[in-house]
Amino acid sequence: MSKTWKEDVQAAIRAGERISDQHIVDKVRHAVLTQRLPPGTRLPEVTLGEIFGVSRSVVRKALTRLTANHVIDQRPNQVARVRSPSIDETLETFAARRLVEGEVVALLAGHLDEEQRQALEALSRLEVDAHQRGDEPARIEHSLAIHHRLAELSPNRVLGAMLTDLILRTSIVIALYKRPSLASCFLEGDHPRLLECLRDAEPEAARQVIGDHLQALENLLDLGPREAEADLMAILGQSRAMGA
Amino acid sequence: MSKTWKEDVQAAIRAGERISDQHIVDKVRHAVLTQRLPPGTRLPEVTLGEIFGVSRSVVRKALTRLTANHVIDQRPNQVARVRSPSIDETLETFAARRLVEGEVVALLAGHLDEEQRQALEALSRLEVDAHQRGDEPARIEHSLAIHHRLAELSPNRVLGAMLTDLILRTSIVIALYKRPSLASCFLEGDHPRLLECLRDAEPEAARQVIGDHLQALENLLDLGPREAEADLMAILGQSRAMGA
DNA sequence: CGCAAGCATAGTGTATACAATTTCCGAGCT
DNA sequence: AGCTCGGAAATTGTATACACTATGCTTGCG
Repeated sequence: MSKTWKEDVQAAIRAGERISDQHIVDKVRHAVLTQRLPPGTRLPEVTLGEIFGVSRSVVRKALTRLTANHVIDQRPNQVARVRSPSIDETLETFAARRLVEGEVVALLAGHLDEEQRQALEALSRLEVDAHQRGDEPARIEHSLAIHHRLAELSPNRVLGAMLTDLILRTSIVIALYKRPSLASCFLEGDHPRLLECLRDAEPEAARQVIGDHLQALENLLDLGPREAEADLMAILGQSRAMGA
Repeated sequence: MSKTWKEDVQAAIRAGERISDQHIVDKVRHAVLTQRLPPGTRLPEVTLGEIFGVSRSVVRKALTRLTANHVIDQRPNQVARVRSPSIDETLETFAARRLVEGEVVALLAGHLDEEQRQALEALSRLEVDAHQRGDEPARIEHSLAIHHRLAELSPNRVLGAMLTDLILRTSIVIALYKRPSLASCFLEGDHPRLLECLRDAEPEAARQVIGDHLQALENLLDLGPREAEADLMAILGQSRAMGA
């Protein structure tokens, strides 16, 4: 079961695709997003090189960029691993995204042309359709596409780029901490409501809607118990400088 | 005049410092900040390698990271150059920083312990001192240190990291677009006022003060005329695909 | 049976060689 | 003079070799 994504990639190579560090970054990012590369997965340079048919030089560049993108963890002399953000970081990432995405949609309200608005509404309809026919992966894909598009459309491109990053990071932690019980984290009507605010040029309403949307998403996660880790630290960490 | 920073670096190497990509990143970043490496400066890999006494492998990693940090521009098969953000991007960077730094100080208001507060006030006094004795470089250094410290102290470390990035980027464009006429862009009393708000636990006042501070800073820049570039494009660019 | 030391394996860090590409300059033509 | 067409120099892209570090397993001892 763990070999499938490798086969995908190698098929693409056989098909004659140009391979560069950008492709590796994209593939790994997407595989992480879709949970085909779960957090903690080892990413040895030679292995990646064999998979993509390139040498370690190219892989190394890709890994460096993935590290900058907060997708993987790279520590000296150790294998790169898919990042697994802590619960604290998850909360902070969501808070940051609420701030940034709220500002972006506020800036966007009333500043979309007809074509852009209709493209967004089409995506929203695709999302609803996918949900109604129970195709959760497709629904997630379309939902992500909406937010991603908002980031692209941001009049402030600096904020837009930051939002792109935050969308990726929140997606990763959603996949990580999603309650197994919950089949879907589809929040009925949120996206259509947002698009209404954008159409009607109501920046503060748009900010509110996206804020509530993200808060609701966060509330669907299983972020309760800190588990043993923190307790161990509290119990055993009486004197700080004893080990080394 | 262009050799001085190289000598600095080589002296450091002779002194036995460990060189790694992190050191190169730091050195280049600092040199860009202090305008010893003005925007547009070429950064060939072999040259940097000779300067720092390492091979291109290490330099390349550093350059990749600097690209991710928006400090340099790297385009395929071309020499890396110090980035020179456009006026539009400058405006957008400032807007992004107002948003993020405003949130950070709002979160920080009333949540600083005595030690942290006094450290910030000490920095603020150093800034005033430097200004009064006319030492502008030192004043900038201390001012930067205050903002940088705020980013470090941010309870939300995701926002803190984003703020660190934005401080660097705004500093670069300040250096780029500073009106030559203005000797100093010291905004009397802004920092002490901010620290008061933090001490008195007034988040919204703190957000307001930092927002005004950054707006005032932005207003000191020379961002008016778009110069000939845009005009040339408008006048000569009648048909897009003629050159190549 | 548990445990620690040591060796084999796996993996990263760095330097270097060679290929491919761009850039710059000069010669030659109009 | 101006313009274009080489061609050499400079520079990046990629692969590979070797050294160093970490990891894991096995062996030997208590």
